[in-house]
Amino acid sequence: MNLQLEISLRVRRAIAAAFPSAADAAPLVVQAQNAQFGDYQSNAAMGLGKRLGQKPREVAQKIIDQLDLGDLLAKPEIAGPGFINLRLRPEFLAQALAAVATDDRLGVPLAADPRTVVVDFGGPNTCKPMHVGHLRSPIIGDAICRLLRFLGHKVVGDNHLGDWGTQFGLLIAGFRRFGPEVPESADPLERLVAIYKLATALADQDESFRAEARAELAKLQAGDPANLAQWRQFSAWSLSHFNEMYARLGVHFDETLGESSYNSMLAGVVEDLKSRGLARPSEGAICVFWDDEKLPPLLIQKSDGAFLYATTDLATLKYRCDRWHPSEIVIVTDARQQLHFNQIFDAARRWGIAEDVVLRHVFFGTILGPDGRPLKTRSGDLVALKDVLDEAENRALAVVRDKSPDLSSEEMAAIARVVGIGAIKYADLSQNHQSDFVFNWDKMLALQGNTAPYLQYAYARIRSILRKGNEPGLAASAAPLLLTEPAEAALALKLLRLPEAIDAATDDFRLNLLSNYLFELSAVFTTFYESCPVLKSDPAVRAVRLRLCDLTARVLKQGLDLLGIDVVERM
RNA sequence: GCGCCCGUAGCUCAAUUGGAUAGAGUAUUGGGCUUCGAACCCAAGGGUUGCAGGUUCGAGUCCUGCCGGGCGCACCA
Repeated sequence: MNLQLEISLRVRRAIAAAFPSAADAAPLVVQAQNAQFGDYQSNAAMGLGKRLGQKPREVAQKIIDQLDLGDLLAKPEIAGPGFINLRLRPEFLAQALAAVATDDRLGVPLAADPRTVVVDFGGPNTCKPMHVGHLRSPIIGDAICRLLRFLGHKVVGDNHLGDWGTQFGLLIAGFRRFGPEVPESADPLERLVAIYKLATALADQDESFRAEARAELAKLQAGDPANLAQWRQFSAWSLSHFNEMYARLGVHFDETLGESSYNSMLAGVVEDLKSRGLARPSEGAICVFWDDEKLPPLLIQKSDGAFLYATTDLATLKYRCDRWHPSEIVIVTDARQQLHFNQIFDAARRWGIAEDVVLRHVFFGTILGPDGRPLKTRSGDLVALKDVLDEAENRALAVVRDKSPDLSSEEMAAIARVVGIGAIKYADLSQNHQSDFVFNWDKMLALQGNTAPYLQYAYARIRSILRKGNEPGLAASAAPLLLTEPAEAALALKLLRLPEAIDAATDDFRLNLLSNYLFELSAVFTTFYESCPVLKSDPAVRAVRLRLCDLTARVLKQGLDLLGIDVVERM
């Protein structure tokens, strides 16, 4: 149960009963910022007082008079200008906790209205190794998919590969010219990149080679079998690299429909938009116009007849609507594409292909180095993704060696993978995705403070306790859990707020709200851990505390899993 | 020139979308392991929320104008 929602409903009913003319007023129930004000508070009375011309504190009293406290709430208090302070009854806490402890979903309800959501994330360009700029989309997109799935929605995660474009003429011509002289290696993609560099260098100074590349591009676009086969080979090499990276990141896609998948639709898209009067010729090209100049023109066909990525994106939206009939399409890309997707979404709505479909652009900021500039190597290239992941794991491994020298080297390596990758993901997901992400190796992998390792460490410590205190039927009993210590009550309340954290994180895909919750849960737990001995306490108390430990571990594990972060039993 | 985003503690970020005394981490300082894992905990200091107005019971949040930064804006994706 989402407590905030439940209390909101009750306050809403109380307002309707007390003030029928203002039954639509928002209950404005939020978690109390300060424990001295209780567990929740309603801020409705102030605005209502103004609206009704009554004193806010009297309005608050009338709401309270109508409020169904049930077994949920203790007697409310009015404070300040008209805040209604609400406190959960200890008996309710004990009973609710016992109920959650026997629930596989840890109290998180399934969505009442399961929807189909297409999530577009990933999207690296083929024929190039992934780099640090490809990190955020899969991390954020995969977490969004996991959240939606957990809530019972049908999710289609799609990797919209950049697998089509003018560079393929140069790649095919270059591969024929330089292939024989560049030795085969274990990594065919690496070899392809080397060849591409030679080809671009030659094209810079050789007009006939440029013409050759243009001819190969034209043949490819016309469906020449040999060039198509070559192109497929390039894609296969690229995908094998991508899949390796996604596997290390623990990221999953349901579909991999690259830009090339939509080629056959493009001419039809332009024709359709023209016939509906949305697009028209301009300076030899075809553009979608906004006659009210709300948005700048959107070019969908070049004067040479070629289509652009706006055309592909419109075709992609149409395909997704036709195939999956989603209620929502979410596209996860960097923030620079905001204008582009404003145009695409608005054009799609006017086009009429996405009626009743919520179109959302979830955008993220640039990854910057500690100097505030994009992360680059000494030679000026963006840092390879593989190197980022290696570095994270190596640094984590050094810490594991230092802290837990008794573990086997296999265990150390496995832990380093989980901790290193988790550190990167958590660093990203624990802040607002819209802002730039300052990528500081030392801070992220310092493995202390508000980081994945802190949460993973809390989990490992709990598991250690549970191993030692292993008792049969730990989670089986639904008996209320009597909480006497403040630290126990604080932990219990935090545990009951998982549904609120998940709902908040899902509403606007603000994953940092779930991260923050998990960090706060860990902090509340470690405070409990310091002040409340578990294994050494009296049997009755011990049983309650073991259940608190067990539940905390399960919530941490589940919450981190929703963020795509693993846990380990020892670290 | 037009548009979007941003400016919060030394640094990196929050602030439940208009609520009470702006909070965390980090760094600094002091304290805590013969007791369930110290990758931890407890405490302290650190703020004119870029500046100036405005809206109202109440503004980091909303409106206006400046200052500073980032990113976009027709034949790349």
